[in-house]
Amino acid sequence: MAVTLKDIAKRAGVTAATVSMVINGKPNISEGTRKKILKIAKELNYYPNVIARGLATRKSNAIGVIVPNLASSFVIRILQGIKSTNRDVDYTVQLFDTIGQKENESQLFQRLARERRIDGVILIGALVSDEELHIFRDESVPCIVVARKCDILDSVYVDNAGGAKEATQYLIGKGHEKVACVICKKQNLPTADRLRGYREALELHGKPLTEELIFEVEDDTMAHGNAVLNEIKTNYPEVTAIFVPAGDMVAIGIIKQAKIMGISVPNQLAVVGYDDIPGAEIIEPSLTTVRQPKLEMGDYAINMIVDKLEGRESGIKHKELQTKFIVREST
Amino acid sequence: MAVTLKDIAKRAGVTAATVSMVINGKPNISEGTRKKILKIAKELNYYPNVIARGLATRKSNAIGVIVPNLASSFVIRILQGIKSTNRDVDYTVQLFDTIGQKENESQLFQRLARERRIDGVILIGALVSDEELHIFRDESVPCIVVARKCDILDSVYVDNAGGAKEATQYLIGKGHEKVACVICKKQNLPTADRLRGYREALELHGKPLTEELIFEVEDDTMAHGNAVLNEIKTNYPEVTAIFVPAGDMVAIGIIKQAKIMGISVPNQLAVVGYDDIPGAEIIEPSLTTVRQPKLEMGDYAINMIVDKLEGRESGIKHKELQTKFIVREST
DNA sequence: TTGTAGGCGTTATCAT
DNA sequence: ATGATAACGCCTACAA
Repeated sequence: MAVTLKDIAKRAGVTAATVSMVINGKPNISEGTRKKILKIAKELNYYPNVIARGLATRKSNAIGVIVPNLASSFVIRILQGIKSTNRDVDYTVQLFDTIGQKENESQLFQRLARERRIDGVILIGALVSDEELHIFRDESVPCIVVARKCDILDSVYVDNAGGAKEATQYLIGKGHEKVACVICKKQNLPTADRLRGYREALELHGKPLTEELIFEVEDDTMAHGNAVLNEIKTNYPEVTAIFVPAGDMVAIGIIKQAKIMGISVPNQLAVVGYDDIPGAEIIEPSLTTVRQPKLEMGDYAINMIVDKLEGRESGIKHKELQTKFIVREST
Repeated sequence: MAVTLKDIAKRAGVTAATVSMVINGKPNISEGTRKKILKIAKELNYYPNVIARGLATRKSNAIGVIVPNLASSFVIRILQGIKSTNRDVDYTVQLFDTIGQKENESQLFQRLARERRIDGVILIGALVSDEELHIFRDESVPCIVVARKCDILDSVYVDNAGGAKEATQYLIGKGHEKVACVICKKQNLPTADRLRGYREALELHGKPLTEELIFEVEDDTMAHGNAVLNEIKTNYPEVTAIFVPAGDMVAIGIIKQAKIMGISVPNQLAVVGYDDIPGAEIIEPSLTTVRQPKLEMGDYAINMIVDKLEGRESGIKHKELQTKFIVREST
């Protein structure tokens, strides 16, 4: 049987209340009993039952991390950031994903908000509507939204427009007249921001945006990259640079396809990706790309949520992080 | 304030006990009250307080997943397997990592075993000694060890010796006389198994193992791959094939370095990796490798632990999964 | 400084 | 079929 406060109390000849106070480091305990109790606790190898404690304090000391998809390296990196910072923190991380679930997102949010299983949540993902997020505000569950600006909840995100702008300007600066842009349908919000940055950069250089040079792919995969380069080159052979906010895997697919088509990268075609995944260094030529500060986002998120939970109003409501433009061989 | 059983009870003119029984689908409730209570519960948007329930039932309905390192794609894939199967299951996943923690592994295990926070644990990682695992048996916390055979606890793992043997035989079958082997110091147990498979394959073909052809690297990184090829080629230029149980990143590093050194892969040098990471398809030539069934391991692990927790003694104590040899361009 | 008593929201065992 | 009542293990006033 597990050892409880009572067991210690009995041995020490005191009451469970006293033991509780000692365990929790409360003041006004005589040095004698404190030491005695601590000693016995150690002997008995006592650990508090966190469930019982949670019921009494109405705090679970757990935070829920909701991710859209564990298969995404982007998400994983953020999770890493959360966990590694979380080391200094006494909150347990519970993992939930919203893909292919039997319950939909709203139901999950609802449940998490009401079951009292967690004290707060970190929500990764751009694919959730403000409306669905309302539940956390309504139930006053502390929440940090990651990777997307959010009007009704605190959030930490990257300056996607800025990142895209920098990349595009770089390409234009290299003398490219026709810079195509490949976006991904799936991610709605960041795509819009990146597209905006692309447009701004063009306009800055007196080049109006040409709708025809914007291509859409279904998903961030190599295969889609292969296909889209075909499409681009057959229809617009004059394109000499491609900016790929859709993601690095698409960019890698483009580079591979270029080789097959006998197009030399970067000489005849410059390619810039988005994300900086591990593969960006593997492909040859290695991929110039817009790196997102994923670890940092996770780090901010966990710190922000903990601050909230501990009542430290860090004051930070929104944190915008900057991307970093990584120049490699593909440009 | 959160709505509780009592609130429903009051409204329905019954006792909390009755409501509890209805919520939990217990028998012997009149259809009338059942319906009434369910209706009220829905109106009030009632969700049970899982903490209170946990205290009463002495079950948290959570399982802890202990990972060595979230940065490892190997670990992540297993985690994915766990989570995706977990969808059909009413257990919450709590994530713990054992790297760079303020408490060491034994302390973590101890705490998890005694805090009653989780009902069972899935432990990923080959780097833990049997001794440290004893705590779970001693405290009778259901536990599944993943990616390593374990004598004192149930486990699911891959046939590393078999995978290595197949890979080595393949190389020998291709006519390679001198097959070097690059292992990684860090992972102890699987390394030994893979090395055994390598040796068995050699002996099967009447080639005794040459200690000099076994090379060690510190870590599974490209840089170590670069370095080790240098080492191999300067000391043993007669080597025409390298089997790299150390991992795909090392193998990729070797391929890259080969290009720099003007060695053609696979013509002058065949390379076989281990793991099948995403980058294996990106590198050119793409990497022949030994794929581990990571998702499957996660899948088995979660099923096994749930079976245990539900009292279904699935009978499975140990599950050995087979690797799959993936032939690509590097051989 | 310590003990007493009540409560946190459920479940479970009796009665009725 | 339902109601009392007592756990579950801990925390927190308040009293002593």
